[in-house]
Amino acid sequence: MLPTIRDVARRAGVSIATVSRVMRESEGVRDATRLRVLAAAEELEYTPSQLGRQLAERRHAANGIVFPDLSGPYYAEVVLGYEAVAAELRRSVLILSTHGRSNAEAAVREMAGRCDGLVILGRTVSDTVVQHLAARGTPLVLVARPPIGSVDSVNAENHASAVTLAEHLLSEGVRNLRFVGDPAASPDVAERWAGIQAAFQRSGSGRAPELTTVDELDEASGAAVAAATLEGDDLPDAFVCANDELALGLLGRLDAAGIDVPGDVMVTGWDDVMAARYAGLTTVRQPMRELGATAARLLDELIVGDRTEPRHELLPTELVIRTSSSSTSRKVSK
Amino acid sequence: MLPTIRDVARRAGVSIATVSRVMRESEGVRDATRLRVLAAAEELEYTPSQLGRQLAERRHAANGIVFPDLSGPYYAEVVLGYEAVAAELRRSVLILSTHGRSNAEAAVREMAGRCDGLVILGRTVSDTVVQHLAARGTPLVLVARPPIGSVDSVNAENHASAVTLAEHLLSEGVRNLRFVGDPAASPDVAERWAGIQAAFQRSGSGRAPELTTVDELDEASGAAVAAATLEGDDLPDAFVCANDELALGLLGRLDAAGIDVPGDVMVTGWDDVMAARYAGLTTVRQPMRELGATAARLLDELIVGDRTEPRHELLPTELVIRTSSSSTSRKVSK
DNA sequence: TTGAAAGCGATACCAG
DNA sequence: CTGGTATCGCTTTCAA
Repeated sequence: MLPTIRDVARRAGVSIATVSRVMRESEGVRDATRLRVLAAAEELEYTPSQLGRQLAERRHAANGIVFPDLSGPYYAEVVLGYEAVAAELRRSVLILSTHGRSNAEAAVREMAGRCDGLVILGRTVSDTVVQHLAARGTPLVLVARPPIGSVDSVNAENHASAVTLAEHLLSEGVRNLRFVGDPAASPDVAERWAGIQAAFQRSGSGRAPELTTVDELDEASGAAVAAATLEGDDLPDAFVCANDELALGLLGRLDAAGIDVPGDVMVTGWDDVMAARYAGLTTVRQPMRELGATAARLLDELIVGDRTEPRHELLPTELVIRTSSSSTSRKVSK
Repeated sequence: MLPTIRDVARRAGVSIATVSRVMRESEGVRDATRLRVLAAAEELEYTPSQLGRQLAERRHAANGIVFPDLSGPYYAEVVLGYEAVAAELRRSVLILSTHGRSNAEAAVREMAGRCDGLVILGRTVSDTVVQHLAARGTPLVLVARPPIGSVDSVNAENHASAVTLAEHLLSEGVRNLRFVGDPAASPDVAERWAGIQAAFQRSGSGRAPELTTVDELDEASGAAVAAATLEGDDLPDAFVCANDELALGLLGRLDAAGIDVPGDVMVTGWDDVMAARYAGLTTVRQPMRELGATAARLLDELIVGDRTEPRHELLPTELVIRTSSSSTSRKVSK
């Protein structure tokens, strides 16, 4: 059994109140007493129980973060940015991946009971759950998901960069574009798709972009799309993928089939993950770490109570042009 | 204020003991009573406080995982594999990154006070801390770190795959090899370096491998090594890097300088991260997810108390030969 | 089947 | 300065 505050008190010949004062480094304890207590604590290797402390203080000193999956580089980076700031603010971090979990809602509720507040990434739980939590007074920050009610949110710019990307492709001679991804599955993807369409429409040139829906935004899906397209033999001028992993999968499959990129078809992604650089993939860079870090700061403000009116942050993105869509590489900030 | 067990009890006209029984779905409550309690809980939107529950049960139902950094793909994958299994076992997951934190030890101790057990990745904390925690009875599993005392451990095979890699390079005509990485900073790296040296020595051919030490195993360091080497104009036959990120950074810099890989020099990495495929990098694949998943299972056995004698798992790796070291790609299992 | 009451391990107020 | 004690929200005997 681990020693408790009572063991230390007995050993030091003081009351538990005094031990508590010493352990919390609060004022008003005579030096001699403090030393006796510290010595006793040392001898017993005493560490205050976080549980007892948390219950008495009615706070967890921990925040949660909910994400769909950590497998792609995207969420891992966001979580990392989050953790870094949370640690700075002296809060523990609980993580929860909802990927493929049927009982995600229950798990999130459970988690809410262990934290002072949580960050929710993307479409991991329903709006209903978010509203429930908010109504219960749980401090909440949404990331990569449009605001719900007056819940804080942090998002990366999507529409404008999609327009910029589309304009770049138009200027490269693309007239016939195919978007790959599922706008219904993610708000981010929906905005990107909308931006692409808007740009094409506005330009007046080119056909209306087509949409190819996929279930997962991973390499396998990208490869499958490439395979299906090759089968049908109806290559568009460009594939605009909802994220880099899709694009990389597509690229790999096209390459295997001997298709020339960007000669026969251009390919673009989204996120600018590490592999994109090595694949020469044109993409839109998102400040992934910053998304997490910003969310952590907003959440802390809510928990500490510094702020009551909601905030909605929109972080800038950057078009990174590489060889998959052009012969000359460059960057376009947005 | 959130409703407590007492509020529900009052509303349902029963004692808190009965409410507790109902909430824990324990036997021995008449159906009529159960329904009254559930109705009351529903109306008040009552959720049992995890804190109260945990204190009374003296368990956290949460595990921790400590890693240096989540930025590279390696640790992110391990954490993901860990989280997946932990969730299955109905345990929350606390994460802690020690990267660049001066007070890592304190943070780890703090974390230990919030969990029923801990997984420690790599060289994040000193042996002393590990032994302290173990002595205090904290269930512990070490990953990517050699066993300490009778603490459980999970590692990927390193030595044999390093030998296989070296033999592959020897067969490709490499006689003059340079290893890039810091054996002192990581047990894994030390084993790889040792395996490379052993293979060269045993073969009798080639010069003794050289060692180039770097501070961080990231792309920037790899690029720096390439730059320095180009400056000195003493290209070896092959660079064997301690991980893929180093190798990728090196590759990029060599490419920019117009050096032909594998013609002028071969390059290999370790881990098989996603970008390695797109860069055509020869590497050793590690079962990253499996490392985390295995650790989660071992830790659970310790916590539940199913097992007392320590276990040490060694997971297999696989050499993946790509264009950076050969004209023909293939895999060699190990 | 139900309730009263004793913890679990801390914090914090109120006296002295 | 220090100690006694109520309290935090729950679980778990022990009786009734």
